[in-house]
Amino acid sequence: MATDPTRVPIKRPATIKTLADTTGYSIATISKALRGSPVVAPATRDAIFAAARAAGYQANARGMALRTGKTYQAAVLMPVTAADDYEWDGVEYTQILSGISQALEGSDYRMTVHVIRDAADGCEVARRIVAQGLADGLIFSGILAEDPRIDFLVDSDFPFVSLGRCRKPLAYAHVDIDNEWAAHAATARLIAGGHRRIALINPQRRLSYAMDRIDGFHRAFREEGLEASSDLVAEGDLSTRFGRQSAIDLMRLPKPPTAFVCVNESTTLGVLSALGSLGRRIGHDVDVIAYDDINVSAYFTPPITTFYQPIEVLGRALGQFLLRRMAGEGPQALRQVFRPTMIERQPDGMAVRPA
Amino acid sequence: MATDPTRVPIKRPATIKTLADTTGYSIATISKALRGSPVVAPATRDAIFAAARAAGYQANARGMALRTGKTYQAAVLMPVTAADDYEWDGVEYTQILSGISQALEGSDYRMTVHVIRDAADGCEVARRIVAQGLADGLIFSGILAEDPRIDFLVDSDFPFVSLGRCRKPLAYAHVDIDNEWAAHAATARLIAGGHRRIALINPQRRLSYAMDRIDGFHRAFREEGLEASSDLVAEGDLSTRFGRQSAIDLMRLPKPPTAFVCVNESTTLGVLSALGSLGRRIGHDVDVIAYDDINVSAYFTPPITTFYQPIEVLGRALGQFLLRRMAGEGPQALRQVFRPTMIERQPDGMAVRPA
DNA sequence: GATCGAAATAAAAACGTTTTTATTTTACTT
DNA sequence: AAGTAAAATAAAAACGTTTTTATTTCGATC
Repeated sequence: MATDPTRVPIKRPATIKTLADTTGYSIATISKALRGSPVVAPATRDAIFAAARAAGYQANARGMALRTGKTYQAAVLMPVTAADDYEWDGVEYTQILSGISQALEGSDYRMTVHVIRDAADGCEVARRIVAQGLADGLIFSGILAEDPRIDFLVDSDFPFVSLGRCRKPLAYAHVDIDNEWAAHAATARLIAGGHRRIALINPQRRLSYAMDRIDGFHRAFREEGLEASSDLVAEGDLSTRFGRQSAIDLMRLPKPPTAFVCVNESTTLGVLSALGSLGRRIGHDVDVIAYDDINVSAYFTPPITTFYQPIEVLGRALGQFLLRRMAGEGPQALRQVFRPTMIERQPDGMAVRPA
Repeated sequence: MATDPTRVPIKRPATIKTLADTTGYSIATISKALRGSPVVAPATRDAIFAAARAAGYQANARGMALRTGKTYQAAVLMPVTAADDYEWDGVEYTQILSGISQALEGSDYRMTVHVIRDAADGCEVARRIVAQGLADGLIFSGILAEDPRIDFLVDSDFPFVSLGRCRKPLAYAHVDIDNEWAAHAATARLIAGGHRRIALINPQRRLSYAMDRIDGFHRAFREEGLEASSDLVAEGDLSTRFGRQSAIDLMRLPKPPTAFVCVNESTTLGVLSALGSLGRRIGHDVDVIAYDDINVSAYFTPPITTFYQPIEVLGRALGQFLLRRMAGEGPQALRQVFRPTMIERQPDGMAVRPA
C-alpha cells in the first residue's frame, strides 16, 4: 500500500547523536555541554545549546536512566482501605499529592503513586522499590510507633521523607503535625469550658500519632489536677462510619461524654451524624472539637471549632525535603513539625448554655 | 579507611549477563527464554527459569525501557484547584487512583500522577507526555464539551481512556456516568413530589457532563409539560464554598427554589450549610437530592436522597480499558457508562409535609 | 554419505545516555 | 622554535535489555 502523502513523516525526536551530526561536535562534548560541564568551551557550549533549542532536543529519560541508574521518579505510598468498602476515607491524599507535585515542579523528578492496602503491604512495596530501583526516593505516611519501613530505609540508606514520626530515636527526614500539642489544646479548651467527661475519637493505637494524641489528651487533664476519662477513648479506622458508631456507643454509656475531640474531618462527620440522630444538639447538649486538614468543618451544621492545618503545605514540605535528600543532603536539617491553627467557631463551654 | 567487615558487600542485582555466565547460554537465549519465545527448547527454558529464580533475577526496567521504547508507566492527570485556596475539592480522586491501581496490579505497568491546574495545563501536560514518551498510556477526567486533549490524542493515536465523554462523535475509549439520566431522575422525583421551583447546582458549562445534566434537568420538566426553572441553574466550581454561596443567593430570590439538585457531595455540603444558616430545615422547608460518589451523604444531618455510584469502580474500569488499549486493542469495545443507584433517604415531596 | 532444512543457540547491533580515557589543539615558557 | 602544560574535544566503553542476523547442531532425505 502506498504511504499517505498528506501524512507528514514522523520525524524521530532529536538525540544527542543528531546534535553531534548537525553541530559537528562529538556526542561526548554535546552531553557535557548540555549538563553544564565546565570543561567545554563557552563558545561551543552556546553553539550546542542553540542547536539543541533549534532541534527541540529533549534528553531521553530512558537513556539517562539506564546510564545513571537513576529513575527520576519520586514514589509516594498512598494508603487505601479495603476495596469493597467505599467509605469516605483518605480524602486528604489529593491535597498531599498536590503539594508534593508542586514541590517537584521544575525538577526532573516525576511522581509515581503506589497504592497500599495496609502496613504490611506498604513495607513490601517499599522493599520492592528499593530492591528494583523503581524510584530514587520515597514518601509515605501512616507511621507506626515502630515502623519497619523507617527501620529498613534508614538501614539501606535510601532517601525518604515520612509524613509523621515513629517513636524510635532515628535520624530521618520527616514532616509532621504536632498532634500532642493539638490534642492537648483541644482537650484543655473543653476542660476550661467545664467539661469533665471528654471523649477522644482516635486512630488505632499502633499509629504513632495516635499515641501523641493520647499523650496530649492526658496532659491536659493532668495539668488541671484531674484524671483523664480513659474509658472514653475510642480507637479505630478513620472512616465516617467509625466516627458515627463510636459516638453512638459512647452516648449509650451510663455516664456519657459531654464533649468530643475528633481526630479528623471524616470521623467528625460521623460523630455529628450520630449526635444528630440521637437528637443531641451541638453547642447545646454536647461540644465537638476536631482536627481538620481540608477545611471542611466550617460547613458542618453548626460549624465547629477546629484545629486547622492545610495539608497541602505539608505535602510541599515533603516534596522539598525529598528533593534535598535525593540530592545527597543528610536528614538532620530536614524535619518540620507544624502546629495547626485553632479556628474558634463555638464557645465550647458548658457554662454558656441555657439551662 | 578500612571497609567495615560486618557490612555485607552489596551484591549487584542479577542481570541477564549474570544468568548467561551461570547457565552457559548466551544473553540472547536468556532473553528469549524469559520472554517465553517459542524458539527456545523447553529443556533450556526450564533451566534458565530455574537459574533466574535462584538468582532472584528481576528484569531491569531501565534496560527494557531503553530498548523497547516503552515506559511501563500509565499516566493519570489529576486536577487540583488553585493552590492558595485549600477548598474541599477533588476528594474523589483518591478513589479513582485506587481503582486504577487495582486494575494495574499484576500487570507490568505503574501509575504516575501528574497534577494539572486547569484545562490548558492538562493539554500541555498531555502533549509533553506524548512528545517525550513519558508514559505508554493516559487517563484523565474533567472532559470538556470540546476537549482538545481528546482531539490531540485520537489524532496522534496514543492510548488513552477518558473519565467522561466529549460532545464530538469520535471513537475513543471512555468510562462515564450517565449524568443525563441521573439529573433527569433526580429532577423528575422532585417534580413528582410537587416541586416546581427546582435549583440545579451544576459545574461550569464548558464541562461536557454539565451539559448532560442540564439536558436531563430540562427533559424532566418537558416530560411533565412544564417549563424548566432555568433561572435556578447555578454554575461554578465544585467547592463547598460555591455550593454554599449559590444556595444563599438562590434563597434570596423573590421566588426562591423549594428544592435543590446537587452535582456532588462537596457542593451538597455547602448547600446544606447555607440552608442551615438560613434556618431552613431539610425535608421540611426544602428538599435536596444529590449525586454522590464517595458515599458520604448518608452522614449528612439529615441524610438525603442521593444517586450513588462508587467511583472506585469507574477507576477500575479506566485501568482495565487502558491496559487493553495499550495492548493494541481498538477503542470500539472500550466504553462503559454507569447508571448510579438511587438511595432514598427522604420522601422529597412537598405534599408529605406538615403544614 | 553428502546435502539440505529445520531447530537451537550464539553473536552482534541497537536503544540514548554518561563517563572514563585518549587524542588533538592551543597557549605559554624558555 | 622547541618543549610542555593546559584546554578542548573525540573516542570508546558501559548501563541491561531486545531483536536481527549469523552460526552451529542434528536428523532426515536423496
